[in-house]
This record gives sequence, C-alpha cells and structure tokens, in this order.
Amino acid sequence: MDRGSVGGTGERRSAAADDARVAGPAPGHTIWDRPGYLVRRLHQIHVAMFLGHVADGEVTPIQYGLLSILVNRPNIDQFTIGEELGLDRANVAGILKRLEARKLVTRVVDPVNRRRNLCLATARGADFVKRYHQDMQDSQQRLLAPLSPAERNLFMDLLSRLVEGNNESGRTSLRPGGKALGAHRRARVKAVAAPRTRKPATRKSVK
Amino acid sequence: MDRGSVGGTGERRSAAADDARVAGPAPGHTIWDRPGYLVRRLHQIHVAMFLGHVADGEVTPIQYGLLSILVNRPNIDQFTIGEELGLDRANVAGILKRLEARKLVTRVVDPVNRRRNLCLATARGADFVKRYHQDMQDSQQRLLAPLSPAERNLFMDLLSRLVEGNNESGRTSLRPGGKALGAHRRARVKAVAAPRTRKPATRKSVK
DNA sequence: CAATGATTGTTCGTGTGCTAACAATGAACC
DNA sequence: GGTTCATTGTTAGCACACGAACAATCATTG
Repeated sequence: MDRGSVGGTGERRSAAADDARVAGPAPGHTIWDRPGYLVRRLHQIHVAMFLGHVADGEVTPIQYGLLSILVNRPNIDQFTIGEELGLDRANVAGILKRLEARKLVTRVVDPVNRRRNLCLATARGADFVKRYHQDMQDSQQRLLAPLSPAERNLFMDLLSRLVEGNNESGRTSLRPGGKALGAHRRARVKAVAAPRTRKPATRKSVK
Repeated sequence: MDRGSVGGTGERRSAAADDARVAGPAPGHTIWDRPGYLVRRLHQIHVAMFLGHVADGEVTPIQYGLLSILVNRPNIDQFTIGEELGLDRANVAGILKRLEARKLVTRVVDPVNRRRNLCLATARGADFVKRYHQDMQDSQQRLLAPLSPAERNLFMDLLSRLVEGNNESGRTSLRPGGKALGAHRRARVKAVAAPRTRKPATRKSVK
C-alpha cells in the first residue's frame, strides 16, 4: 500500500508539509538529476530484485558472486577474492564467515604461506551456485528489461567504460590488467595496468 | 602499492593459488559481465569519489542528499524524506540522528499531528549545502568523465529509464507520479502512478 | 464514546562496505 | 642471524540499508 496513491483514505497532512509539497524543489536541482543518486538507486533496486528472485532470498548478490568465484577458482586467498570482487579485506572476511557458517565454504591455512587462508566452495556450495545460476541470470536480465536489446548492450558498454575509467578512484582496488573487467567489450579501453596510486582518502569518520 | 604489478618484489604464491590463477574463470561467465555487479561497483566508486572530493570527506552522498532535500522542502516528515530519497524509514531515522548530532538538522514534533517529526535544516546545515554544492556537482560530473558529452546524456537517459522501469521492484517505495524522477527526459515513460503492490519479499535473514 | 485500523517513529537484528589498528607470518636487507 | 619491511587476516568502529516488532498517535467506524 502506498501513501498518497489514493488521496482520500489518507489523513490530512500538516499545513506546513502541504506547503512544502506544493512548492516543490528548485527547478533542475532534483536529486534524481545527479548520476550518483541514480546509480545508488539502481543498485538498491538490483539487490531487491536479486533477493526477490534468486534462491528465495537466501543469498545476497555479493555472497553469490563470491561463491561463483570460488567455484571457478578453487583455493584462492581472501585478498585475491577482494581483488576479483572489488571488496575490502575486512569485508571479504565477514562474508566468508557467514558463508562458512552455512557450510557453503571452507577455509584452510596455506601450508606454503601460513598467512593465507585458502578458500574453497564445499560440495554444498558448488551445488548452490549451480542450482541458482539460472535464477541469477534471470535477475540480471530483468534489471535491463526496461530497455530494448540494443539499448541493453549500449548501457552495458557505457557502464563498463565508466567502471574501468574510474577504477582507480575506488576505495578498494580492482585487480588491474586482468581479464576480469571489460570481458564483453575488449579492445575499446585496453586494460589499464598503471601502477596504482593508493590514495587513502581518509574518511574523517563523519560520525 | 598494488600487488602483482611488479612481479619481482612480491613473494611466491602457493602452487595451488598459481594454478587457479592460470586456469582463470569459465569463459563468458565473469562477474563483470553481470549488470548488477557493474552497477554495484559504480556505486561504490561514486561513494569513494564523493568522499574524496566533497567537503573533505566530512559528508556522505546520502547525508548531502538528505540535507539538499531539507533545504528545498522545509518541515517535511521523515516518511516523506524516505520517499524522496528512496530510503527506508529506519534508515532515515539513523541518518537524521547523525545529522542532528552535528547540528545540521533539527526535528520538532508536528503539533498538528504528533506522530510526525518536522525536519528542518539549521542555518549551519543550509550553509553547508551551499558551500559544497559546487564540489558535489563536480563529483557528479567526474563520475561521467570517461564518457563523451553525448554519451553522458545517453547514459543518464538509459539509467533513468532503468530506475523508472524497475521502480516498483525496489524494496523501498520511491514517491510515484511526482516530478521527482525523470525530470530531464520526461515524455518517454509517463510517470507510473499504478497502485503499488507491496511485495514484502521477506529476506529470510540469510544469517 | 469505544473499538478498530492505519500511520509515523524507534529499536533490534542482519548484512554490506570502509578505515584503522593489531597480530602473525614471511621476505629482504644488513 | 637479526632487523626491518611487506603481506595477510582479524577485530573494532562507523555509516548505510533493510525487515520486523513495538509504541504512540490519529482517523474511522460502529
């Protein structure tokens, strides 16, 4: 049920609120003219769609993504996982902990380098990925459904280029030079392999 | 410093990890072919850029957005703020609490309807918005910088249509039928005013 | 007026995401 | 060999983001 869609059953708003509503925002300065907010909203929508359509909400997009990687690359360490997914070390640890608690993943210290945890999807985990792969694909397509097929390609193209072009601005490093990014449209922007300039950009804790 | 960019100074990887790296992902099934992950990554990048360029990291995109709304619409309640920003009630409460602690926002109970809090930017808050408006605009443009001007418009067009077209799939409701969405490209998708079918899509607590 | 139902805000629990600080391990240098 | 530095993982703290449950308030209906 959505507020304001009927207009009769709802209660009266305060006079001040009504005035504000009539006045409206300054022309051309809406939040939704700003690309960042649109991207944020589409991300939000995607998560919702994913939860609604994949595995009956029992897995999040990032959990599924991590599991996918583990299936394709057995025995990688947490740092590399972070590079693949564009995630922080600490974040990877948390997600793995939850997946491990559900017996979808196992971790063992690398005997060759005892700082590392080698991560592996369990049989249950691999099964999980396979079982819901179609769900996942559908949810990805559903996100683009409002566009025509040609527009979908166009959007993916532009989106990839934005991610690649701004890659070094992210707080976490995405593995550079690999075949990870831009797989479906190579040869436009050749995989940037520049030496990462780390830029901490201290968050100031905003409070 | 980025791992693997030099190749000589780094230490040896375990044999297993090296094998995984050589093997690579199954062809055509990279995470980054999936629109949802690209959107997530671009969102992530945008937050980082915003924090890096606006107010020296003292404000988050969502905090700035909320403040902007408060400046343009004084005395709105928290529920309406949520509609404007596409946020959950609980989330709005948290953000307002932090902004209030920094004296950028005040809240008073609506005397006409004592369930409501009327929210207002303080003088300090309004000043803050004005002072960093240019920073914010710059950061928005920077996000699109990898594209040509024509492509930027195209991207914004496609992005808006995806958000509008999938609006009802989000977990939070965005205020429908308003002039909020699609301001810069009206007349393609006529503002959907359909009676929202709420679909809880219970999260199952994933754990 | 009283019962019922809707609306608004808060609190709790969970999950994502980051920085900073720390510990353990390993490598490179003297 | 011991010092120093880099790498990997963990923990704590903060901010976003959601659903569910609860309390207070208000409107509707009988």
